[in-house]
Amino acid sequence: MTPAQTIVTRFAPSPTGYLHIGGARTALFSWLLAKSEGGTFLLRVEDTDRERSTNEATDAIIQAMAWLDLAAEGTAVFQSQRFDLYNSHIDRLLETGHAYWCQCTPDEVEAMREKARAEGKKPKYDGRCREAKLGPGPGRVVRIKGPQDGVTAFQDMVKGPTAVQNSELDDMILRRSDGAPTYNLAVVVDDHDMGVTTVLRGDDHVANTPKQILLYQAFGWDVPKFGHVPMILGPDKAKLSKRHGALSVMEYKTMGYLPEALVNYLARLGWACGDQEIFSREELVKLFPAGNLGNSPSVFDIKKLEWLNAHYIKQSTPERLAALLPEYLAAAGGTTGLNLDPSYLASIMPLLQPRAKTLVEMADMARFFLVPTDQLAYDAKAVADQLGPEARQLLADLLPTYEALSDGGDYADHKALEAATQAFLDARGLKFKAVAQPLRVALTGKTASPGLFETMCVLGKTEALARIKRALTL
RNA sequence: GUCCCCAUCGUCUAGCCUGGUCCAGGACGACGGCCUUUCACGCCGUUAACAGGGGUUCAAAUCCCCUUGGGGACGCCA
Repeated sequence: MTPAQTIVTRFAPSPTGYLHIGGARTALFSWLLAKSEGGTFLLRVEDTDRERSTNEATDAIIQAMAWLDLAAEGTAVFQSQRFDLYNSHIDRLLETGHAYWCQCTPDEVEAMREKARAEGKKPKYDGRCREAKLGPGPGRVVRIKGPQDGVTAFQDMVKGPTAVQNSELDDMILRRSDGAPTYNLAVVVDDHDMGVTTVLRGDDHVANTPKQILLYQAFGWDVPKFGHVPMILGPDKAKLSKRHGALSVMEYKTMGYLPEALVNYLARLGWACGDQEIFSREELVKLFPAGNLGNSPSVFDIKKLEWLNAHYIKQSTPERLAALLPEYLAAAGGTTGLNLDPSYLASIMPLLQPRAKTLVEMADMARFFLVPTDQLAYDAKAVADQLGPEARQLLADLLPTYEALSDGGDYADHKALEAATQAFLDARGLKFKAVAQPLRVALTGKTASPGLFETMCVLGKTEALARIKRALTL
């Protein structure tokens, strides 16, 4: 049997800003589509608009895709370097009569649109130069000579059968008056040239698809499969915007989200596979074709992302989290004086993993572990509430018990610490509640913390005792 | 203005194609409870939806039409 053509997908951002959440999702879906069928995923940078494109944006997009682990095959294609290719194809269209020169000025075309609008018709170029048989000249553009009747139809992978009356389309410009090719032309030439078999892109491109199909037909090329994924909305159901705080993928990194959490969240936004919520990358690749791509816009819900992030934090190894944390400590309060020894940090992580929803929170919770005792910040209210005369006396009485325990032995086992404490309390007929909060404040400076004895273990004998003693002096 | 698309709990969605098994399932959130040395985790439970109106049919969340609401596109931007 003849092997089916292997799938080739691509992500084609324009470098006019960072990679936003919607773009990331289309990139992910395209990547998944390719990988799930053993195909190839390509990256193309659509920088034909030299005014708005920047190298910084290109780098930022590539960096964000790397963070999400969406690797593209080979090196990226840059449209700005392929103008000769596009122009030779435009010439070919001119020769075959599928395109023509037009001398109408932007103002004239705008007037045509106004007129059409006033008549309640679709605003479009009226085609007055179609048969003028003009040649090149200053200020002239090249337009496609599109069909004026009939329909252009295609099977959209997510929306189903889609068709547009050709009369709705106007003769779009292929080459600008400055000689530069336009978007739709470049896209078609590139997708064909790169061997793209499947185009998955944002909803905002549906209207371009028939125009591009017309170009494929004019060139006599095979038309790829198209799919248009719905947009992502903000909490107010309006288009996601800056007001919602979070559109750049890398901002999510800054906010302390793990890439696999974002990927999992994005995958489930507009796609579902039964009732499953948690997907490893491997499962995503395997299950993507089996799931449903939704066809209605979805609202970005940060709460659910948080939940997934908490899940993946719990799944992570302490070592990985320990390696990630210094960056967040530095961003919030700095790292001077902190003990950032990797294995020490790693020993803290298991206490924080069940508690933190983001790495930012985690850094905040980790701080008291890392600061030297004499710099530990005690919460004033906590001290006032929990370290009264009685409590201090109790801690002072408890001190010898903890001093008697061996560092590295008993202090490596929180159960031993707990047992010793319980024995001390039993001898005095006290409840555990009597010491819990005072001890916690003494050790951590706060009223909320991980388990007391686990905390003491991580701190170690020297540090733990020093903190209790310091608390007695406050 | 013109064309196109969409519509299930607050949110993400399953179900819709191939009507009955759905007084609509899961998840996040919210609320309540349990656990408990604090904070979390975890566990248990509650809340809450087929946009509205007409059809078709013995039977409609599922099929058709209209209305309403939302979105997108109409560039010498991408």
